[in-house]
Amino acid sequence: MARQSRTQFAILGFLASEPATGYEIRKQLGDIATIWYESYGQIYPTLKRLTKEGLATRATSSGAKGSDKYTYTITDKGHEFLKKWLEEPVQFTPVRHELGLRIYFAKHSTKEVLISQLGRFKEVLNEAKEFNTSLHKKYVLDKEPLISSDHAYMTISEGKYIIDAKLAWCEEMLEHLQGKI
Amino acid sequence: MARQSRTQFAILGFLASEPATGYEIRKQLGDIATIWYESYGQIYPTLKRLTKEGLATRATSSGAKGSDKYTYTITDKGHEFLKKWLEEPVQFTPVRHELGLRIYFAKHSTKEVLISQLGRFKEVLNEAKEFNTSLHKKYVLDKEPLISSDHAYMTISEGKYIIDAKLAWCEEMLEHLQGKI
DNA sequence: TAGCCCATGTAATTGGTTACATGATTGA
DNA sequence: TCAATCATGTAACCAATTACATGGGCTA
Repeated sequence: MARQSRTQFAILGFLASEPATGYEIRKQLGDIATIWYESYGQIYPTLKRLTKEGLATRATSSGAKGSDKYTYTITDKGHEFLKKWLEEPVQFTPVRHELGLRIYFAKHSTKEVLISQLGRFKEVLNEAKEFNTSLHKKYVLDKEPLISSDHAYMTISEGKYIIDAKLAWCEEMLEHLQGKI
Repeated sequence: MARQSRTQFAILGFLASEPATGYEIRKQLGDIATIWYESYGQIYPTLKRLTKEGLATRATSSGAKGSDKYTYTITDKGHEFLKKWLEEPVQFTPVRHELGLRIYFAKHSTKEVLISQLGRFKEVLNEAKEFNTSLHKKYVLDKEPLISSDHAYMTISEGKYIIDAKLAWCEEMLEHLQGKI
């Protein structure tokens, strides 16, 4: 079976909440950068295709003069298409964990390199943790502990679990490595 | 800057330990399926290219008659190329966490669907946990707690940390969701 | 003799990134 | 006036997957 673009679902998912421009979709994607990424080079062509296929409609909401701005709205067909996808089980997706591969092959390099890789990873994780905390403040704080409809909370929570686990692992490895010079 | 194939490094990493055929590399990749995946359609052409570029050499070790079998050996140049890569910091890699996306957009579906997705995810995680445990038995048990050169241990340990974190998160989410019908 | 593992490869297709191009508006 | 943000898009490129094709050897 042929793969199908997942970009379309990322886009429709946002459009399902409210109409948006390609630029706005990209901005919203920034909030879930920990789970999903899309480039403009993928967003604009896909929006065009979705319109052609009747999954979204496009309206010109030109700002003042000249500069065009297109707002996309999801159609019923688009909604159904999204809902169907949401119900589907996640297909096998090839894993490519680059740092993991480097660590696995680290025996072909030096211990110092390994420690430096782990140190760098820790930094990245701490940045991710900060980012996740800022999202937590933005979307969860001062709300109910868990409202079942609050799916952003679930995403943020997952991020916390995973980042903390990676940090713990990272620190354990560093401790062992540095303790044995 | 143009992206560069990571397949070549996955291949060279294995060849750095011992010469192997494309088929054998694929088999070894099976053990680290949790961190890296390669298809035959990528392995064989890459091996050919590596040979052409002097990063590996190819020897025909034909089994008996007819059926050809090619064993690849890493060259000094290949070794250096690998070592250099091992030292490089991990570049930004676009994230595509499909279940995460489905959960984030779950408000456009039903609670039942969300629970079912999480349940399915839990199953997958338990399978991964089992697999990781089997690797632990295969590569770590009856050895020192952590020999600094034992990088397989690090990989397996990371797997454990992450799988457990995901399972914990998954169960917390299910509890809350199921407790509020 | 059927099925599984060993073993190598190619062709078609595409999803996706990167880099480039262009211009308006806003605020320090 | 300079930088950042808003805003849309295309062209070139390629890494990678999927499906297909082929055949030997072993064993239950």
